[in-house]
Amino acid sequence: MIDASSPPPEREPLSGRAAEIVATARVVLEAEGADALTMRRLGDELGMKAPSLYKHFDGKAAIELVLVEEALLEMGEALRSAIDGLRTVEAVEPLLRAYRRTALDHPSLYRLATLGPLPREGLTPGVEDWAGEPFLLVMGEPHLAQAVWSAAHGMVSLELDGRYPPGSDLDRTWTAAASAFGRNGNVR
Amino acid sequence: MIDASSPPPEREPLSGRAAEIVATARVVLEAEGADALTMRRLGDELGMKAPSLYKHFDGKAAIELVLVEEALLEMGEALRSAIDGLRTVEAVEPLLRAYRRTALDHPSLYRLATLGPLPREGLTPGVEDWAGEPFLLVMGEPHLAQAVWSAAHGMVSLELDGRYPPGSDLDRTWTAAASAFGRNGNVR
DNA sequence: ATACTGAGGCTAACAACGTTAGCTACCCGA
DNA sequence: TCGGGTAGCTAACGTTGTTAGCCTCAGTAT
Repeated sequence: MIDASSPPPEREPLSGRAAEIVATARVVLEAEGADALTMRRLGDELGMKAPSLYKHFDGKAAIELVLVEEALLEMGEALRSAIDGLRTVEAVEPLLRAYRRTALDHPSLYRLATLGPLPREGLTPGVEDWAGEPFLLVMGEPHLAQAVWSAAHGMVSLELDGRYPPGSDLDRTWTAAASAFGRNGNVR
Repeated sequence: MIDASSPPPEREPLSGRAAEIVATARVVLEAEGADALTMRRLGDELGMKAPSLYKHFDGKAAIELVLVEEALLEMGEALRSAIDGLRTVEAVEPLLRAYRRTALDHPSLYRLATLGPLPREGLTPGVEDWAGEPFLLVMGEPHLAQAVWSAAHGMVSLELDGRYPPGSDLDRTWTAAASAFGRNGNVR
């Protein structure tokens, strides 16, 4: 029985205007994609000019960093609720299913959070590990957990980019991955 | 016994100056990364001004497209030579090993070729399939092949972005993936 | 009351990016 | 000799993130 109830690390809360900025950034990002998320556009949306944003954040990267944290926390949350209480053997498929659904639900946010290097120095300590822990809980062994995580990330990335040959049945691809890893999880 | 000897699709050759441009683009890309590959920089390197590049290519994307084709062909080549003559069961690990080595050998080129949507309309017909075919040859079934390819792509992407926790033993991660998929390859 | 100080907005501007328009020199075939 | 294409150039446009410097207003200390 998997106990996935460990609480997420606490982020220090943002003051009012900063929180508005991040919320707006997320809306723009999700609604119109990464290209639409510019400082000027963000300013427009908030009724201010782009340079004023720098009174609240050091730059665009700092705003995006908060969104990355949100994405990591929500992913961790989703994965946990998908596997909590299950036996490890039967948890692989729900884990992968939840990963895919969460990513496809917020595609641009997922890309933002997973593309390019993670700015670990700015991140709230522990969020990265906390978000990835479900893979370890299910697979029982770090390298296998990383392999499964990588496969999930690879499949999502390729799907989001429309990289699979047109007409591919992705459900079956995910099933193939799940059953390949499923047989090997938690071997002692 | 895998017969991986099918010939690559032929690209129509580039005229002299165009070939120089692409070659230079590749050098700059690999030596200094994607950010360094700008039209002005490319012009400098070739002793001309950025707008003159438009006499040879429609734009930056057109130059990159040729590089993408090169990357796909070289990947297909590497994968083929890694698995040719092997029995399918024992080919999974060499396949993955070759994938990783090729990608890490030309990291920026790999990223260029795999990031974002594939501009299929501009691509020489057949290169995409040809590059991916080794996965099908080894795994025997399309969805399993796609799963393995996805896992390889995911692991490479995360490695290139420094996304694995510091100190991770990636060799073991790849081995874990190989053995998970190895047991299931070519089941009828 | 007066002065100071910080927060939070503004405009103007910079450098770099991809790209376009328009001009010019050259070579080659009719 | 006369076009016409090829391949270069400069100037410029519209974006992008970002910085510098100014202004206004609230709150507080003197």
